[in-house]
Amino acid sequence: MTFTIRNGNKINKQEYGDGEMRARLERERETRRESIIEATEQLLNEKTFESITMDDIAMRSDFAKASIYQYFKNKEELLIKVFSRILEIKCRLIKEKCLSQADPVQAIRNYIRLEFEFIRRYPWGPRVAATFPFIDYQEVNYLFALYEQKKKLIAAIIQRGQTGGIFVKADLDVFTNMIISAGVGFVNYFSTHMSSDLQSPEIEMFISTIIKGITKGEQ
Amino acid sequence: MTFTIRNGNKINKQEYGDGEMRARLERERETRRESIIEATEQLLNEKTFESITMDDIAMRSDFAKASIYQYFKNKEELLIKVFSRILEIKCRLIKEKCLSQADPVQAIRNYIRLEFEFIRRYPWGPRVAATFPFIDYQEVNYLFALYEQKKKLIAAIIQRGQTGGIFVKADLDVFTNMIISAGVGFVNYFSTHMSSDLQSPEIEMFISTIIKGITKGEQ
Amino acid sequence: MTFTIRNGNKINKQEYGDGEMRARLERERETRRESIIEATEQLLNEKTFESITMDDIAMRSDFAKASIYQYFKNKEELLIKVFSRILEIKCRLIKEKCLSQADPVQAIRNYIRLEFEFIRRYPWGPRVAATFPFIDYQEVNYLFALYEQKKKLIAAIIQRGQTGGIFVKADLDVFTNMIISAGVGFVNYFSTHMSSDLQSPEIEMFISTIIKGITKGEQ
Amino acid sequence: MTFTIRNGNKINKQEYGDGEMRARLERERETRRESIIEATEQLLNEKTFESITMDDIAMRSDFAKASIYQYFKNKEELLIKVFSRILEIKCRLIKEKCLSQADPVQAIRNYIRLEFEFIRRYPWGPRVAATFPFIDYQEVNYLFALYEQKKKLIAAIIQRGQTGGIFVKADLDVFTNMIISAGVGFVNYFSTHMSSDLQSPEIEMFISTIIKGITKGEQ
DNA sequence: AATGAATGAGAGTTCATTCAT
DNA sequence: TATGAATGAACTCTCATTCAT
Repeated sequence: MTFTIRNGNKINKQEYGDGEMRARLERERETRRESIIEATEQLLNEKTFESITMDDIAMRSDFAKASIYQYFKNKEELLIKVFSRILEIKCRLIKEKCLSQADPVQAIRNYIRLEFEFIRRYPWGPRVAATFPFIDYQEVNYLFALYEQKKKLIAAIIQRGQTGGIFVKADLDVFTNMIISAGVGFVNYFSTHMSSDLQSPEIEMFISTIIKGITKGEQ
Repeated sequence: MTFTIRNGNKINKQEYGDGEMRARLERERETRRESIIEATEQLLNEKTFESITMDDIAMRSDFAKASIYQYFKNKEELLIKVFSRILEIKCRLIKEKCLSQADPVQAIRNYIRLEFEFIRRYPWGPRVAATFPFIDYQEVNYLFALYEQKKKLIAAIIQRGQTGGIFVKADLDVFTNMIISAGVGFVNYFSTHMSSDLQSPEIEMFISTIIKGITKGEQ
Repeated sequence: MTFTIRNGNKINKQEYGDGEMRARLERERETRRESIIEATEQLLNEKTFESITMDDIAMRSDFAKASIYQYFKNKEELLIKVFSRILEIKCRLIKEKCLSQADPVQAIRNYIRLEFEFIRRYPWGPRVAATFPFIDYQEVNYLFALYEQKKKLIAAIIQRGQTGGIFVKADLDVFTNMIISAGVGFVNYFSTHMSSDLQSPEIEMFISTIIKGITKGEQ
Repeated sequence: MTFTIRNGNKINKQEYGDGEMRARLERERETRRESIIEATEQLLNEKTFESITMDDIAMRSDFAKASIYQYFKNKEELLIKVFSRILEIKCRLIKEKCLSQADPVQAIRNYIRLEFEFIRRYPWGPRVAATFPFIDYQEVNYLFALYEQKKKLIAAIIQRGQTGGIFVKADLDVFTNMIISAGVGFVNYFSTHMSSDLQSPEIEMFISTIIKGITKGEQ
């Protein structure tokens, strides 16, 4: 199974039947926000968030430095936006590719694979998340909400597996935390320290091990 | 099982028969180096290495800023020293606490627990590792050697388990990579995003899941 | 004979038919560059370039220290700009005031006087030239070219004097080097160690001595 | 004529018949002062005085940095000592090599040659003199006295030449200032900007020009 | 006397942010 | 809205000098 991660938000060009000035301006504004975010994402592939300067972002996004502040309150808010956009996409894809799966085993498989897709698309994710100054900004609440949403989606999958007698019995919350931590943790570490190749045999071995570990009886 | 991580390098007291000035000065100097390293470790609990200033370190270690430069060439050299000291300790402890175990299952359990002990002692480890400028410094070669050493130790444990018919068959290298990534990854992620409590039930569930996944037949 | 040294580069006012924003900004920018250069020149009257700090320059030019870096890459680049501007002016004036003279004796007189004018206007010239880190910057090539140009101008004067049977016979290159070294050297030393008064009798005595020394027969 | 500039002050080793502790200690102290001065002179061949650090001097002279302050009040005092030692030697040599000459023309020749010898031995002289902070230190008075002494020596030579009807008539002070400025100035400039080769034909041409310029009638 | 250690003061430079147009 | 310009605050690192032994 291979996903292609598409940007679900970006509005590039779209015809609108009705000439509503206000809406068009709004849309253009959003487009410019997006291009700044994209520039930032590019730069995050190259260096630390802390070491990226507003000049870098301005240069890459073809805006004047001062203009960036018309779209984002400050550097940190920009980072949060970058991050939450990715989480939104991730949540949507979990719904589409995993929750829709009738078979809980397959759903879990897909979920772990999905995390891999993301790490390939945004390899700087763990690095940036690791150093993110999560506490200081209120927009972060939205980010936390997205984390919770994701957790609920995984929990739903697991519950279905337990109800169906396929997964082992365990406190649902504990089970969910464990699966997410194991999945995301493995993916982060493996791709950072060993290989980001989606075909690496370690990945399949990890998935099998986890599946075997959480299913009742033999697979 | 609980480990207590001791500093394996620090020279606190040493007997010396004769008042050899030179040697005493040398030791005092080392003590001061240590206290700077310790101040840095403390600060790493609180913020990014990049965001820690030499003023911070000076303040915390009760030296004047300029004095730090008598002990470390620059900020990066200081970080490398901090980091490699920890890796040395980790390697030593793996040998002592895991490799010495006759039972492979227990050895693997101990290893994952050990990673937890470290994350509690040095919670900033993953964060710092994630942003470390690994390429630019030659001392880094030593770190890589330590990583390899660690891998060999884990491989030895796994091989014993396979030879003894306890662990599933799989390419040794793949198996080792998988175990390390799963273990370290889970530990990093769980303690960063969820809880660093050693008693969290998720930890036991993770360990059990992995053990069940890699052992033949029923547990 | 008295010269008034005018700044040949500075753009103070310029007519421009149409309100071209871009051009105006460009000009304003240049004006600000000039005022930083001028502040630096002032300070060079008071102390070594090495001992002048960016804070000094900022203070004197009424900019914030950080602003200076919008106009010059660093302290050295600023010095080079200061320096090459002066050399350009000097070359231009030699052409105007000396080469244009029909009488070689008068031309040489004027040249030595000209060096005096410069030393009065930029007394720090020799001092700065003496400590300038000439090797490290590529713009320095331009300076060397100017030095060569000046030498050619003086050589032309001397050759005319030799052809006309007025100056003694001697290798043209040797003669030129001697005249420049004697002239500039005397001027530098005398004004630094004794007096920078243009009316000092030593100056006339020096000029007479040199003229007598290089002319055939009696003057 | 070629001089060899010898260090006239340095006491290296000397046997003393009588065991006067005090005097020996004094001598040893002086020896150490000398070796610091010598280290500084070496370094001045390599870089600006301002850019030479006390660490450099300590390293080169094989003292601990703090020890230097036992011999010199501060960096500037050290420089003044370096300088005045050279001037002392110069004054002595003028006496020996020039003032002793019966022929005033030959004496002037020797003097200019002597300046060349010095510039070869201490090429950094003009550079350092150019940037020296002459005003702030009282030891500088001694330096000025030496300058005056030198001037008197040259004046004596010139006066003899005038009395003997060999040199042109002119105010003695003006004449002396002119000769010193022309001589030292030429030497400084020529050796800095063109060549420090003692055999360069420009040197002989300069000397001849000056001699011709200041002598009555034909040479 | 000699020196290892310590340091206040300051250097040049950078950068997120704001101002003025 | 867009942006060139301006800047305060902070950074790492250096150095002449002093202290304590």
